[in-house]
Amino acid sequence: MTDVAAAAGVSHQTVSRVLNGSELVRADTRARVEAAIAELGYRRNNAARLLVTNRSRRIGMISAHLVLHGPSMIAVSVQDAGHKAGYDVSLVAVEDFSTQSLREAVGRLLDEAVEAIVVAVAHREALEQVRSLDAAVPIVVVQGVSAGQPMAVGIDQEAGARLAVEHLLDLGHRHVAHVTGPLEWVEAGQRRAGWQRAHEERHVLPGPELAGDWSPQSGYEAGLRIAEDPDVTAVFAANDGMAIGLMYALHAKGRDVPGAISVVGFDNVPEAPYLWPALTTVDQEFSLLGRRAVELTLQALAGDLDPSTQLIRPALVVRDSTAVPRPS
Amino acid sequence: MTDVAAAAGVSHQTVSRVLNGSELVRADTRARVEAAIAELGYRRNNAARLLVTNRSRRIGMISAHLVLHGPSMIAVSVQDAGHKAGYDVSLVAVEDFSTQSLREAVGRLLDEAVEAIVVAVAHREALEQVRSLDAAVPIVVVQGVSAGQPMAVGIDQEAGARLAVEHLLDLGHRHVAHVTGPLEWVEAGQRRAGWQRAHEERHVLPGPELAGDWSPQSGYEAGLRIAEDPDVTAVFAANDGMAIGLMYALHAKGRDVPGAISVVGFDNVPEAPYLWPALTTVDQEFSLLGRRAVELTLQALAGDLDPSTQLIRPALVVRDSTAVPRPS
DNA sequence: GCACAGAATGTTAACGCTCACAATTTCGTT
DNA sequence: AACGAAATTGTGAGCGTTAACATTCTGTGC
Repeated sequence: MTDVAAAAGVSHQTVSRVLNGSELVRADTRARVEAAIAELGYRRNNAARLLVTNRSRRIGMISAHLVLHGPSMIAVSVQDAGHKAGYDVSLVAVEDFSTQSLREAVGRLLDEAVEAIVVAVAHREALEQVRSLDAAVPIVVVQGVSAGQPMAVGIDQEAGARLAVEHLLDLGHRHVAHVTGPLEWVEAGQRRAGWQRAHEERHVLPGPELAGDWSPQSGYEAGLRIAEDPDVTAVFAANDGMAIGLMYALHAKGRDVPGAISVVGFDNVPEAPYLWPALTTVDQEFSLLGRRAVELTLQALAGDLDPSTQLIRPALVVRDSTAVPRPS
Repeated sequence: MTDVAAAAGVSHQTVSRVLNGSELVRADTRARVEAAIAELGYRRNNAARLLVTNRSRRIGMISAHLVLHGPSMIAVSVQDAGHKAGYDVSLVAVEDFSTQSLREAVGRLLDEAVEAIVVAVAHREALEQVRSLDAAVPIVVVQGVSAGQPMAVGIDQEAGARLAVEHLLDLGHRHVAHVTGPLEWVEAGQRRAGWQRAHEERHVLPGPELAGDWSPQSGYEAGLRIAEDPDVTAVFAANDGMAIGLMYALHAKGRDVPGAISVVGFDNVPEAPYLWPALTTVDQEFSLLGRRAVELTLQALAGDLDPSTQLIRPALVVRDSTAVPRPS
């Protein structure tokens, strides 16, 4: 900076003013300084700047399971929205949810001087943990959100599940079986709750519940069992991956989809429309979620700790994997 | 730090020594300092540290198309490997490949004081651009790599494609059609080259070539056209997403897979084994790629600008979407 | 009991920037 | 031409660390 100042024949402070877009610099001085900057290929040293301003313009994000569709979409969209708002986003992926590794993740972010932390980890306890670490920076939650939670934006999982189940019941199915996600995930619990609630409301008993873990493999295993139960005519899988495994098992067992059994997934992965049959599923608007999360973060940074939870309503996309039940 | 020093009754320099694991601190002083640190919940200020050491322990990564399987896997694995090596990884996603936005991405990373940049952008020109920006830090390339390129690790796309095509020819197909990726992607070009080469080697003419853009949609469109050509008995799609769209179109047109037409994809997405039919595809070891990339980066940082390119050989995974051609 | 080496600790000066304030221009008024 | 206010520019300190060097202990051999 001193070099630039010398080259432009001004003081370092004037260079600083130019860099920060201050109004109180005469146009020609500004031009001279800018020329010097370009000439010398000068870049401001952010460490020094951060040291004195104490504002990093960086927000941190804790994610997990980035191989899964949902988490990765969220990560990308938050990152994107953050950049657009002029913030850098540091992502740290955790592999397990021990206090240990969560503490480490938060620590790493704090070391990077993040101004806020976006937590995109859907594990029930993990959320508590991070909250309890209480990191002197605002924390915004974007996964595993339920109504009434402070500083949180989420997609209404329960509503999505109800959409799926109601669609099936409307078609005339007596009840709907459910392949759950791993129930430590808040999302999995919420989708399961929506499935139950939808049945309750119509005063019918839900179909069988099978435990899955999001993987196509687990959907496949659930499918093998469902194929043997002639009573099941409709299944709601908690994500598209499991729905895919499920449909595979049903095919393999000669149970036609949707002829014999209807299937609904959750996520609307890009290949969903091109599965055979094209998968009816629930679509979540992740990009909106990311934007909202960043908005909320910015609000928090501005001191407005808005306690209201925002829930984004997902939408059902009806394709060819669901149909009226075959009269038996 | 001064506070900690005061609390422990030592000088700030001793605190600094403890923090940096210096040997020249007596065990009991160290303990006292550590107690004070814990007590006060002190964290070292990295900006100040960076300011004086000039070592950020951060590497940058430029990615694009994070929604696609390959790029996102690479991003995750580099990030992961970087963390394991004690580096933070800053990811910036670019949306287009204009000099403008590439320059901005590099600029953003440089502003974060990254010590090296990993470029995971498979656009032909983009690579040139970034290289020509010549950023005073080592640059490692992990996508769109071909033999003989300096500072690069990649997966041998051409070899993967040949594996796929040879498998089909071995089964007895006269030739193989190809749905390409967008040819601005180096990968797409390389897979196409492998497809051509495999035919050349057996002295047969390749089947028709159709242009795709990685999306299932484009695979679907290609599939509709292929379904009308009775001469095509085998197709190599440049990624699994297009293979999925392709198979959908073939189904829709009543062309059985693999009975009438065999299909091979590329990527081995998690749902590949559960498609109907389970998809024969090419598996790339992304986690290894990430590790190698970080190793290479570390080497470069150590001043060893190894000019040799490392190419990782992918593997063919044979499932149920390929079979011997039906005698006509 | 003393000199001395080596271990342990302390002191001071950067690093490159912004902030608060001081000094100098500039320009409109009279 | 001189005054003063506003606009522009400059000065010095300090952000929290580490590096380099200075100082003070500690224990050993005689």
